[in-house]
Amino acid sequence: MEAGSGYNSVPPSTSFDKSRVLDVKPLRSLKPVFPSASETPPFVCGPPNGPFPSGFTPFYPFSVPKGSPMQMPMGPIPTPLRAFRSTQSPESSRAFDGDDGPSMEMDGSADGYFDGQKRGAPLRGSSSSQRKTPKNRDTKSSLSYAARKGSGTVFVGDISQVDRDDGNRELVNRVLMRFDALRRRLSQMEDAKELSNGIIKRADLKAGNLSMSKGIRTNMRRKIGAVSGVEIGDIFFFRIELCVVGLHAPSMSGIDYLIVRDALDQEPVAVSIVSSAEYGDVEDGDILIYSGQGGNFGKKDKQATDQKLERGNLALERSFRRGNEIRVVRGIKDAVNPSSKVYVYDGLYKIQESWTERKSGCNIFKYKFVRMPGQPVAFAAWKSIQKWKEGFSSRVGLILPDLTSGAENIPVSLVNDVDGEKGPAHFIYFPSLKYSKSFDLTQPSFGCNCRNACQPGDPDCSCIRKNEGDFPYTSNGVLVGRKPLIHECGPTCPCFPNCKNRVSQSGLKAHLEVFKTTDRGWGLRSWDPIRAGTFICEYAGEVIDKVKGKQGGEEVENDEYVFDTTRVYNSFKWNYEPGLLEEESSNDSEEEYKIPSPLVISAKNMGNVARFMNHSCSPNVFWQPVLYEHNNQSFLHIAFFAIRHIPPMTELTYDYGIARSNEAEGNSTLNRKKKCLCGSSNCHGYFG
DNA sequence: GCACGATCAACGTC
DNA sequence: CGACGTTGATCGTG
Repeated sequence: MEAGSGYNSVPPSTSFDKSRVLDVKPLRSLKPVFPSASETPPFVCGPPNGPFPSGFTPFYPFSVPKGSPMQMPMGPIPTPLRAFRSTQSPESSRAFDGDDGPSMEMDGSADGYFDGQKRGAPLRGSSSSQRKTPKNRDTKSSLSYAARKGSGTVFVGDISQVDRDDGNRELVNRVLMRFDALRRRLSQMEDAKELSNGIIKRADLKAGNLSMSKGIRTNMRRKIGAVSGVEIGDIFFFRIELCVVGLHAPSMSGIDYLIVRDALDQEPVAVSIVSSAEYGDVEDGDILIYSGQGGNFGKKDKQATDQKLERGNLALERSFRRGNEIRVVRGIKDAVNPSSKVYVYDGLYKIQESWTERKSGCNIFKYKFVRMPGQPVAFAAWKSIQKWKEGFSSRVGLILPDLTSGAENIPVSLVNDVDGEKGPAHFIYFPSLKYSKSFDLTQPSFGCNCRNACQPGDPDCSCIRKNEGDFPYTSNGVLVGRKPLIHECGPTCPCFPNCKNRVSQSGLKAHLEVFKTTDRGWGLRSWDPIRAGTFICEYAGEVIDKVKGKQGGEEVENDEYVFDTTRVYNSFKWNYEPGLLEEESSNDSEEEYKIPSPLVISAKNMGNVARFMNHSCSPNVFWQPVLYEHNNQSFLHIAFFAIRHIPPMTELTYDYGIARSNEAEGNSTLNRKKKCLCGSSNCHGYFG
């Protein structure tokens, strides 16, 4: 290991005056540099000679030739990949995401397209899973599940049989959240080797098995075409996740099919495929050349044979003849975590050609898949992002390649492709907390004695003991569960800077961009996919002293860039359900989390990317107090983690909460609150 | 109904 | 980092 490799190092102390370096020049000052904006939609203000390399030294693009915006031969307009809503069921519309701002134009055509498909779908599948389905269902009663009454993100109560058969957006998200909470807990137990009866390898399969057997699943009714509640652009990190939401049933096989019975005949028809470029599948935009299954290709001690026209291969052949739609999931190597794979649902395709080729002297089947028109971009957007990163093309509307001026270990782009505004108001980029004077937390500060890296399950590590014996993160740095407080190792711990218990100190993990929204000012989103539980950033800024809060009260109230732990937040459930594992009953209730100590942070004058995150009543990010000591005192930090998997270019949002004074005074101060534009179905209408 | 086998997995380890 | 071995789940088939 490279000790002290910059990547995972502890953030600079406040005494090291990096802030001078980090002083982002007033972004407003960019305004005179550019020609005054016209109303015309996005034009490029990237550098004249293409994009910046990744290690690029930040400067302002003064040399942009006026009046000659570069027109990029770009493919898709970058829109949130989640923006698409399927219309299979009325519940599915925007149940979760309030992050589909600038892509409304997609919805209309897509809706029409799928409505047509729905009506036109001629085939009825049959499978064993349908046998248990009662024929007459009381849809009225069973469609209203407990969660709908409460706040949308709560996942209490079981999933009814009807909901298991056919999903919707909210259900799909709920199933995925419960699955992943379980998987993270199993990973944690495996890391600590604390499970007595056998080791849990493959926590994903174990969690998948539990989910499936306990009925935490949906879309069991298998069908041709779109799956209710799964939207184009949705991402997954395990094959088994495709199973629990009913997108693709086989846990390993790449071809899913069902048997369609006509009057006398029956034949297999393909419903979905999973492609992985490593298997020689040719992937290019809306075309996919897919290889058949079987033949023992790529297997070591097996002789390659001709592929046979049976099972999946036969199903694909029949689907080619029938011309039915097939769901396509693209497996992509994860750039952030190269050992794992990301699966992107890329919508519906049809097979246009089928032929055989010779490989190693044997026949293999090939199928040419063509994407149905009118669907929002998904995989194609990934390819665009890849080109931005590699420097082959420039992000449309790029204003700055790195607005942090190098303060973060990964650049943060500043982008506006909706209007002429050249940047947010002036602020100083500072990646952590700044205390005006020393703050006391009652906890004495002491570190652990671990030498290299703290080991999960080590009873001697005091940092782990402070976390009630559980290592808070899995081995790949994903947060296992919410807690009132998470204790990370600090500067005086002798363990290495890349100790796994320093997740929130190790800087940004994903390439983020600050972008102009259509109606909510500036927002934050990511070029990289983010898996649930991933640390995104902390809330940086100046810590406001509560004592002088009275005099500074007015100031804070008018400060739009303030984070305040004492606000009222919607409770939500994110952790695993202890009942699913045969453990001692846990009294860990996420409902009543107490804030360990009040913390108010203002990012008005200085702050990091977190100050750009907008509010949503159905957020995809939550905050979590984290403690680590510093200069022999314990300091509280606010770390943001992903609630669920977040596809690239989806806006990151969290719950701003409601100020207590507002709450107490009731309606009289409603006008002090801000009208909420999150657009989610359970939007409260206002916040602040 | 039950067991079995084929299958474009995900890890850890070497 | 890539090949290999281990563990492993699902659904259709027999």
